[in-house]
Formats: sequence, structure tokens, C-alpha cells
Amino acid sequence: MRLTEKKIYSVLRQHGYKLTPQRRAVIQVVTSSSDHLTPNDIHEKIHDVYPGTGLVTIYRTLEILAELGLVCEVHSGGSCRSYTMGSQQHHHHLICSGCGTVVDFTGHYLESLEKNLSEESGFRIDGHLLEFIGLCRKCQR
Amino acid sequence: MRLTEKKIYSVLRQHGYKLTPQRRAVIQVVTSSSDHLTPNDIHEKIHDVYPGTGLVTIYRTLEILAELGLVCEVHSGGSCRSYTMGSQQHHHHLICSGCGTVVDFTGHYLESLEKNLSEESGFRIDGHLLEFIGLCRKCQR
DNA sequence: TCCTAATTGAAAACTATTTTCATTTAGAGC
DNA sequence: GCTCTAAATGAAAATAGTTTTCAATTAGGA
Repeated sequence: MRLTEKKIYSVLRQHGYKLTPQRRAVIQVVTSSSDHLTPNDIHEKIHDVYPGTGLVTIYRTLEILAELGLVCEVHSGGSCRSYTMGSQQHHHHLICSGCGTVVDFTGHYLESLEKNLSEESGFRIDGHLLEFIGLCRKCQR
Repeated sequence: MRLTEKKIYSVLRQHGYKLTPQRRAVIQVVTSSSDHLTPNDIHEKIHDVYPGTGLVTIYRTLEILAELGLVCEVHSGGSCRSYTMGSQQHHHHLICSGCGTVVDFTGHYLESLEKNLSEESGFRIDGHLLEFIGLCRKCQR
């Protein structure tokens, strides 16, 4: 399940962060898009919601949201600093290289692979990154 | 199988690129390390091999090597612009967050998942990114 | 309503990357 | 080997992305 704005507000409050209009604006922009957005994308989109929000504040807000796991980073394609909505469960991303839409999917496909790899390599595995990239139905036309 | 320097030279020649000492130096540094290296890392290491090589040249060489699939990008952890040795087959990375060592592993774990995803989402899937991150045996101590 | 620590935005600083351009050079052709 | 030319190089400038600094503002508890 995707996180709602309310839920994000409550997590922020729980951690002692203040709910400023700028932060609300960032959250609204991020939650209302299914794309992956760079800080700059968000800065451009935010003008309708709370004009005058500085790019610096967006960086700072994204940092907090990412640390609390409320947004997650997208790696494939283009910019390194792209974020999309977080979700409460472990999930992976399917990204459209045409329009940027991010589809989440869940599943534990990697558990047995992770176990094998760990045994063979001696690594203690802490995490993984799995993203698929392709073209969504609309962009294939 | 990892690519040898000779093999890389031959691919470059096939594509009409000149084999300058600077390019040889970059290739030597990259092939002789199992870490993932940023352009800057390479610039620092290259002093023993061919001093005076400009950072710009390293950027340009990496761009060519990446385009020809002779090096591959590493995403997890830290910098966005890290490269490691390429390999002739499709593979994935297991990365040590302690020392940066990259272990390649191969396998077609994702084929059936990819097929299912594609059917469910309507996406035409073109590629994927799978990296595991953890601590190698040495760094666990 | 008051107060204070947290937050903000503008500017400056910093880092990473790309472009420009004059100079040098690899390697093809003789 | 020598010549020639397109490709490659490095220094500097330009650009882009991100972080820090700091004075002014503000959210939210008392």
C-alpha cells in the first residue's frame, strides 16, 4: 500500500519534525505523481502548491523523507537523484523509460538467491537493488 | 569471463578508436582493480601508469568504454558514476560496502519474473538492474 | 500569546561534469 | 621511415548539481 499524506505527516511528527507548508507542498507533489522526480522536477511542480519554496528546502525535505523511508530512490535511467513515493512494504520498481512512470511490485524472488550467494561468497548481504526498465503500454505505441 | 586488456584494445580498434597511452592507462587501472572506481579514483591511480593524464580524458575514455559495454556502471552505495570491469556475459554485482570490492555473478534468475511482470503490467521490458550490497568476509571482522 | 529551537531562503561555496579550443599525436598511406 | 590528417589531448572556462552559511522567520509547545 502506498503511503498517504496523512501517514507521512504522522511519521514526521513522531520524529519531531515540524510540518511547514513547504514540507507539505513537497509531500503533496511527490505523493500525487507516479513518476520518479528529481529535486528540480519537484521544484518546478511546486509552484502551484506553495510558490516560492526554495530548492534548498526541497533538498532538505527529501533528505529527511528518504532517511525515514517515506520516499525511495530510483536508479535506472538518467539522474542519480530521483525519488518516487515510498511504500510500507519491501518492493521493487518497474520504470518506463518513455514517460518515467514507476510501477511498484512486491515479492520475495531474491531470498533464495541471496542465501546461495551469501554462502558461496562469504558476504553478509545487507540489501539489494532490483529495478526493471522498459516501456509502458502507452509509450510502446 | 572477465575482459582482458588485449580484448578491450581489439574492440576499440574495431570501432576505429585510437589506442593512445592515456587510454591504455585507464584500461590498465580499471582491469587491474576489482573495486568500482569513480573517474576521480582512476585519475588518482593513474599517476603510476601514465602521469599527467587529464581528468577530462578519463571521462571521455570511460564514456567510450561504457558505450561499448567494456566497463559497467555500479549503482549501489555512494557515487553515481562508478565503473567496474565489464564481462562478456550478462551478469550482476555483489558489492562490499566496506572496501568496495565488486564480485560478479551470473545466472538467469530473473527471466521468469521478467516474463510475469511483463504480462501483468503490459510493459515491454528492456533491461534490469540487480545489485546486492553487503560486507565481504574480510570486512566483517 | 509568548518563546525558542527548528526551519527557511538567498547567497556563497563547493564538487562534479561538459564544452571550447589550440596543440599534439596515432596510425593510414606512401 | 616519413608525411599527413582526423582524432585525441589538456588547460581553462562554462555549466550543473549539491551543500554550507547565516540572518530572518515560524511552528508548535508552554
